[in-house]
Amino acid sequence: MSTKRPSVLTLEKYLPYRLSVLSNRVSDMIAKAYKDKFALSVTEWRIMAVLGEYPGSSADEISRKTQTEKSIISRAMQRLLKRRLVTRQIDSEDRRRQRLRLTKTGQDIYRQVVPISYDYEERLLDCFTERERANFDKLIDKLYQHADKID
Amino acid sequence: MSTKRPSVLTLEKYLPYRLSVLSNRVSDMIAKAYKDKFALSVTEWRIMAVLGEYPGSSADEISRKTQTEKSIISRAMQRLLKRRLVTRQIDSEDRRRQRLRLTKTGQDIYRQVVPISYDYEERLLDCFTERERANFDKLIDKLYQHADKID
DNA sequence: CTATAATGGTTGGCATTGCAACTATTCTTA
DNA sequence: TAAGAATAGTTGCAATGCCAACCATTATAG
Repeated sequence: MSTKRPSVLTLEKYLPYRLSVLSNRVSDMIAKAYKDKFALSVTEWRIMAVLGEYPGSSADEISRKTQTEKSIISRAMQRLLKRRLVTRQIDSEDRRRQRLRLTKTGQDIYRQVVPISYDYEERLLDCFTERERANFDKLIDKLYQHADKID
Repeated sequence: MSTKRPSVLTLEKYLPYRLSVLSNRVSDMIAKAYKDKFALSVTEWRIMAVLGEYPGSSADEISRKTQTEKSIISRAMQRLLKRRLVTRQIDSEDRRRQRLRLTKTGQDIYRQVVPISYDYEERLLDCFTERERANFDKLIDKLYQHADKID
């Protein structure tokens, strides 16, 4: 096993860098679509996505599910509450916790955004064959798991 | 070709989301290493990486190579100049442009950071076989190219 | 040539982020 | 059951990012 270690680092060939640029590109593209049509930030949309799947989640659960700082969730949530896309109700079992739900309007928007999101994913992945797609998925997952364990 | 379109979106299965979380995880991990040892931000390090490979680049070239807003480059550059990791000299051919170079100290740090960066890349990728690694590389590139063309 | 456009780079303002401190409530345990 | 730890959520502050406006210089076109 030859351990070649160049003394120069070329960003374009450096995986973490490429991952970052790719991810930003993709996020920006999709974020723009949400923003233009529904005035939703990525965080706001992610919150709605969690609530669409798990109504009654707490902010903390959303924070963990979206891997997002709880302060960021808190502020994004305030915007969603102000726009009445989400309601909150204090959990009677544990009065620290709030149970959050999409309102009727929130659900309407949710139902509109979901197919748009899938469209983007589809358009993004249509450069892959089915095989490549499955492969990519698997590799991303593997890396995803692994990256957690490094520290 | 069955076009199944679920009416619910699960973030953990949504590729743009997973890409984003993975990328953040990786970036944060590496950023922390630069920051702790050399007090360099990601942007600052990227600038140095470009200058290590292409001494005499202009801020604009760096901006394009790193895919980073020029205002961000400008401010990060100011920090590097203040710390004397980089020098600038006005291009005599075109007096709008500045030719930027790593100083001796800048080169020292550069030479220390490069192997650390490769270590992280290595550690990240050691969950892959050689085959998977090459494959992942290819797929990322393909997607990278493709994502550009969508808009 | 001169007026206008384009380019390289900086700056100001505003929103977003990340961290830590803080409040309120619940859990633990002695 | 009282004291301290843990947890849910909010807020303040400093740092960062993003956009647009701006200055200086160079290129272009009439």
